[in-house]
Formats: sequence, C-alpha cells, structure tokens
Amino acid sequence: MSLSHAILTALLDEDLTGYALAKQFDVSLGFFWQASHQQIYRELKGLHLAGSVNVLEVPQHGKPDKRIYSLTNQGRQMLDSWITQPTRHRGAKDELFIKLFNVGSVPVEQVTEAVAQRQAEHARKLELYRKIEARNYASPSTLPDRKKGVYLSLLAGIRQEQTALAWCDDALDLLGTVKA
Amino acid sequence: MSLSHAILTALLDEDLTGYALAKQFDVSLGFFWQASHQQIYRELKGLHLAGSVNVLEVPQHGKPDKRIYSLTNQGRQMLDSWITQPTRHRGAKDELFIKLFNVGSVPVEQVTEAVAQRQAEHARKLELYRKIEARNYASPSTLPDRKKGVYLSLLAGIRQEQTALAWCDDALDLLGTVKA
DNA sequence: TAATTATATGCAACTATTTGCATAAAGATT
DNA sequence: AATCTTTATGCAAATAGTTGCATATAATTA
Repeated sequence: MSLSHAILTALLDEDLTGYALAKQFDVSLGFFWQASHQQIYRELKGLHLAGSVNVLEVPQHGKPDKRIYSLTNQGRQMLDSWITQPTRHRGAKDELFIKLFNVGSVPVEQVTEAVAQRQAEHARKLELYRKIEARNYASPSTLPDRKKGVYLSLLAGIRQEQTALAWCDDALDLLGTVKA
Repeated sequence: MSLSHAILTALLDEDLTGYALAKQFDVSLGFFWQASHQQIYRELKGLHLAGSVNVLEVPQHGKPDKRIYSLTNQGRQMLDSWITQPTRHRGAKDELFIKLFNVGSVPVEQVTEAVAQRQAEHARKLELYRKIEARNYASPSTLPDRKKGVYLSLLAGIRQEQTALAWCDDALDLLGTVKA
C-alpha cells in the first residue's frame, strides 16, 4: 500500500541501510507497519531509481558493501504531498475471529486455547510498550513537537493491548460456558 | 492467508451463492476479514475443485445461473483440522500511524485532519455495531452456544472502536499543542 | 421516463506480500 | 572447537489482494 512512505518517514531523522531499516521496522514503526527485509530492499531500489533517496556506498571487507540511504528533496516533497492524500488502511486479517465463528461446530477447547495464546501475546506486547513508554516518554507534557506523533502511536498501541487483554478475559469466561 | 476457511465458516449455517457470500463479508464476518467478490469467486472455484464444497446450479433467465455452494464432509474436516493449527494474524497496515510519525516535519493540520476523519469513521462503526448488538444480542447470558463466538467477535469490535475513539480525542488534544 | 441500485457471475492485469533460498564473515557463546 | 547470532545483501517463486473491465436483467427511486 505505502511501504515507500513508511521508509521515507523512517529516513526523516537519520540515514539508514536497508538492514538498519528492517530493524527499525521490527520495533517502533513496525508495531503498526511490518515489512520484511526482502520487501524493504526491493522498495529501496525503486525509491532510488525514482530519485527519492540517495545512496552512499561504503565498501566493507567480507560482507557485502553497505548501502546507506538518505532522503532527497524530492523524497521530502513526496512525503509532503502524500500527507494531504486520503489515509488508507487495511483492517487486520485475524484468523482468531474466524475461529470464534466456528464455536458450536468444532471442539471449543481448541478455540479457548487460541484465545489463551492470544492473551499471552497481548500481555507480552503491552509489557514491551510499557517499557518503551517508561524509558522515552515519562513526561509526555514536555515532549518536543517532533516526538509527539510517535508518542501518540505508542499510546494507541498501549490502549489497544489493554483493551484486547480485557476482552480475552471475558472471552475465556464465556467460552467456559460452552458445552464441549 | 485463509480466505478459504473464512468461506467454509460462512457456509456452516447456510448454503450461499458467491454473491451472497460477498454480502456476508460486507457485514458480520467482514468486520474482521474483508474480501472482494472477485476474490471470493476465485476461491470458491478452488474449493470446489478441491472437493471442499458442492455446487447446485440454479438456472435463471437473463442473469447468469445461480451457483449455490454448500459444505462437503471434506470441507467440514478441513475446518476441524484447521482449528487446531496456530492462529495466524496480520497486524493492520494503517497509514495514519506513518502520518503521525511525520508530525514535526509536515504541516500538522494535515495530520489533525486525518485523525479527525478517522474519529468519524470509528464513531460510525461503533454505532453500527451497537445497533447489531441491540438487535441480536440483547441478553448475552442466554445465548445458544452456536452464537457465543459471533457475539464475542462483536464485543471485540465494540471495544476496539470505543478505545480508538477515546484515543482520537486525546490525539487531537496533543496535536493541538504542536506549532504549525 | 431516466437513472440508480441490486442481483449474479467472472476474467485479466497489476500490485503487494510471503516464503524459501543463497552468500559471507565477524563476534559471541557453549 | 563448534554452534549460534548479528551484520549485510539480494533473487525467485508462490500466494494474496486490488483494480478495471465486462455482461445482463429486474426493481426501485427520483
């Protein structure tokens, strides 16, 4: 959909290699937009061809040469005009809900098990987000403008996980009343 | 990922045409798993070839013949074994968060506008879910087992929208403190 | 009466995403 | 000494999803 804009956004604050970008996507940005390194390398090639990013090749011994990407003015303009476009989003595709629609037709323990596993995932994620919050956003009222959006994203993540966790509790309760 | 299982699940309670399936996906199931009619027709063809569904052709005058699909035993077994497999889910891809990461580098009004629009969407969805809740799930404690999973999905939807709405309020507040 | 919506199916082309593989060395751990 | 993780890049194939088009009639709404 718009991996290119996600990449350009990540390059706003620092120049990065494809590898480093992939790591960024595994944390922060990637909480809301995941991408594999294969996708990122492919996209970077396209962005370079289109003149939205510059490359600085840094020779290395043994490993492949490092390719450090940076935003060009054109890339910056691309973000500026994209920001005014309608905001697209694809709802999550989540097999858990399809499984829930099967309750009453399949053994309920299997669905219960799936919800319990999801609950553990949410708990793990919430803990991670909380750690990031404590480390970087202890006093949100004094945040510089440049950080406010990132903080709001984190806040959205935290609340989503809290809501999901509470729902898992209630779901497990109700699933407990289903006859096997 | 698993459109096939979503389709088989929709066929658990009633036999449906591709067209009717597409409509189901626009409501209920589709709140958590959206699919276009083109995708559904393509998938149904595959499921039929694989023997997971039967087709009953009903000739019509003028319109193309109706093709009513129903689950086969094999299709049922497919669901039974799928339910024990790990639950996969792809996180939402949402440009709104990428836009938030741009705050401080692009005009903030554009991001504020995007959040406000999202807020309206969430409000609309919540209202819709609430209507369905009032119509079909007024007393969740007396629900038959077969409906409990569907109800839990709806409950998840309602809470997600509530959380998102509240977050939009706070986001608009904080974005209001950003210098243009 | 004209236009729109609902019914009903589907192909073709394109874009996006995932999965599996491949290379190659440095550094850390067991 | 052997194994595992990290760094660093990328191709190829398969699967999934979107967009544009095409057909054809009945019923509803303006």
